[in-house]
Amino acid sequence: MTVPADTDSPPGDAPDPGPVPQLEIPYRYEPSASAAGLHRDHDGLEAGQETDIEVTVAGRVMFRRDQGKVAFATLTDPTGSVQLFARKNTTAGFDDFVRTSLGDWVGARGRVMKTRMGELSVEVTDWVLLAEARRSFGDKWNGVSDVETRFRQREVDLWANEGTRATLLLRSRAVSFLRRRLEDRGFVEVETPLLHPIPGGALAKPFVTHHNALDVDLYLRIAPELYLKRLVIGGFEKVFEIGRVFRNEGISPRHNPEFTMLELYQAYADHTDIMALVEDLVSSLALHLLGTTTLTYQGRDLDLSPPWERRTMASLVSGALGTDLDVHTPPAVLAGHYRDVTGEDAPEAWGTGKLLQELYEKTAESGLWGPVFVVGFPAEVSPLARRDRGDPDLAERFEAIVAGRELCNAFSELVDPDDQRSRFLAQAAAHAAGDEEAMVLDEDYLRAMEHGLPPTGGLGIGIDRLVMLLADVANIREVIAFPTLRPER
RNA sequence: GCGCCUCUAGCUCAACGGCAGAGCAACGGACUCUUAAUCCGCAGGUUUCGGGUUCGAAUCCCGAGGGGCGCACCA
Repeated sequence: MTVPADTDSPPGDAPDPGPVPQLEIPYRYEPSASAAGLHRDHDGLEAGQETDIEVTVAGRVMFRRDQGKVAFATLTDPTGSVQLFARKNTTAGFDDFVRTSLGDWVGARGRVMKTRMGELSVEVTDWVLLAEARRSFGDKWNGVSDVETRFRQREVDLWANEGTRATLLLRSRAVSFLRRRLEDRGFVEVETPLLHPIPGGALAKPFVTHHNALDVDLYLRIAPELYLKRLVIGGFEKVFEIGRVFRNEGISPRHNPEFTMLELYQAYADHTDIMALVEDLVSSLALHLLGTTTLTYQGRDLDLSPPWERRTMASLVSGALGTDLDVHTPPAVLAGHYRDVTGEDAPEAWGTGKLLQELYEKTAESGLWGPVFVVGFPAEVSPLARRDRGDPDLAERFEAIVAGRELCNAFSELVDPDDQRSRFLAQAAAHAAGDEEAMVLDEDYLRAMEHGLPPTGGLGIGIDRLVMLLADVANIREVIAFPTLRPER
């Protein structure tokens, strides 16, 4: 409903006090029925049939069709839409009813009926304005499609585009399901610090902030990993955390600076146990939310039913390059392939492990669709993972590639504090040499490890990407309510 | 960070070197069963911003800003 323009603005430089508060807006309203509930209970009515059932409904006016002394409005709530039917001689406030704006929130009371045309309706006896939409939110037919508006003013997008509501609801249900599934399996949800004195647990550039009272720089966490493993050391055998992590890196359709990670750790388990867990979590999630484990992502089929294929990194690289390579191949040979593939010389500091991984990422990874577990990661690029029981140059680590991109990262956790120290030192050397993403030595964590970390399997899953998969959307912003954007100026 | 594309009314879009338009929304009116209701009327713009070329610029050029996509980085 539009308020008449204030034509009596104060003279001179006195600031405009603005409109008088809308005292007539009620402080509460109690809907007795939802749109979906009304359809569920009354869709069986005959066209033209009236009932004595009085209900109250509330929501937003999305369409209005006036016809002189009778008017129809489409009222939308989170469950769907139901029609309001008002007539001049039976609806209190009819004249104001036909002046409501599209987007106004209203509460209406009336009896359930079906119009002659067979549309389930609430025949309004009285109604109340619950909020005024001073700004229109788009074309009633085309909605709002401007990408910038959609992500900057998500409240508009949510009302204008049903798909947005569906996607964010799907996300909520996915997180809820994963929580339940993990709790059913005996996992305990915990919370660990977001502010880290030393950024750790992943290879990424952190955001830096400052604590005034302590006068220390702190980092927004890039991963909860190390704290979660300290909880395992402290006796929590199965822990998980679902929370935000922050990485000070580029923004892209697949990257938001803050994103949600599920990490879990299970004592006495190794990476093969975690693989089975991933298969179960992801396939059961799809089954729960979509009713099937075979889905389509961006026009391409994807079958999430277990078991998923296993491939070693060495075999993938060998296949892509047409020659047998692995982590024991002389570095000069790997560097030669790197030059052939990229046209550039590999940095001197790279060992065979780093070279092999780079070759994998440059040649084989983009061709994978999955789901597939890539195993056989070099130990050199896996500073927190335990060495392979059969080959100390490899780590018992895997990534799941699903729909062509990395969905999770997991390993048998490194449990030897001496080995961990030497891995940290290697990372610290790389950091000192200019690799901003290399880890720094974390004495707190090493001290914790010296108290004894049992054999443990660990997992990190990017929730945003998982939801992208299920919602079949190509941009990570679709699954984040308020994605990071450059501020408007 | 680099490259390409893009920005016109509240929304969705035309006009692509020659008077800046339509539909929807808004505003006024008609209509007692509509479904994007219909009909009549009215209003709405520094064409993102700043320069330049031109008799003339929304249109061509340069720069800035926002956004998109790709690359780089990463999950």
